[in-house]
Amino acid sequence: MHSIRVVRHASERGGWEMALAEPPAHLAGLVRDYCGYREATAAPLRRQELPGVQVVLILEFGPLLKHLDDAGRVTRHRSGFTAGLDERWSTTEHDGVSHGLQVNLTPLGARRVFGLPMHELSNRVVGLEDLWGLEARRLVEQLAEAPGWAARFAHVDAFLTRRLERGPEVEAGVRWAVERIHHAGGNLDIAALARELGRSHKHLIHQFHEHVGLPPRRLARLLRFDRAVQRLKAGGPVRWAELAVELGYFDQAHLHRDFRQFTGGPPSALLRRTLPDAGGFESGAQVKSVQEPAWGDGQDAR
DNA sequence: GGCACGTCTAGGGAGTAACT
DNA sequence: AGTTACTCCCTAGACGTGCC
Repeated sequence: MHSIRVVRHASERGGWEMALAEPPAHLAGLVRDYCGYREATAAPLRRQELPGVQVVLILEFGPLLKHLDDAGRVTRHRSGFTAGLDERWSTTEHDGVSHGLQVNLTPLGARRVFGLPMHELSNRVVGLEDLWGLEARRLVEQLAEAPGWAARFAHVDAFLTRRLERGPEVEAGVRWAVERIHHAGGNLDIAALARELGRSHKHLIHQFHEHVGLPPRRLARLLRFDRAVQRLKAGGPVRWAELAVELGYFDQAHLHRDFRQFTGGPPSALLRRTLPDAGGFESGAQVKSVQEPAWGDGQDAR
């Protein structure tokens, strides 16, 4: 049984509910977390999705989200989609109603769940039915019919467990290297890492393409940016120069450069925006921990 | 899989302008 | 004066690729 934290918010512009849960112990390290969501707004809503160090799996049982890439191309994927590690921001949009479940996988977890070389998913969005066919559609139908978030999370647990049993093992050296990069917060010497592992840097890069989707230096950079975003989401006073040093940037100019590349604007612009996240800056949200959310199926938000 | 080498890019650093 | 946003240049290291 998952411990579920439900966050709700309502205003004249609409309302949303998010159900957040950790994965069970046997999926820890492969799945970061689950986030069930339901949103109803008076007008279409567009949202910027920032790059991060997780592989996102979106299971949709409401109207399909539009996904817009940085060239403005629009795609919709029946049953949902997955996005591998991405070094650019993207945009999602719904017409006023959105209902689904997001699974945040670690790159190594995604490698096992999808059974694909991860470079085939990096910097891309791929429809789940293109990857899993009818299996994806059946899962989403099950989720739509389930009586609440707890039941949905249980379905997803079971599905992912089956996929993991069939999926390829991740090479132990790569797992070790990824953990080292995480522990160092992205601040470490990749050549030294390869030496410690007793491999050539060429071999290490090749394995990272296979199991992670990006070379180690890029993963480290993305991880550092991700920490910066988490730091902004946590709130509190921000001094850019101090934050840059805290995160291992040489100075504020380099923090600024990463934000430009990953978000399209300076860090102050991100701070001003409402981040679309439970831990974000949306004011007035109510939080409570429950086994089953009160906003059950078949009932509208309002 | 390892070595060597060329290319590319991020890091390090300096500086300027705008704003408070 | 201090902070933030932004640009530029040089260098070291990361990465890609051909060859063995």
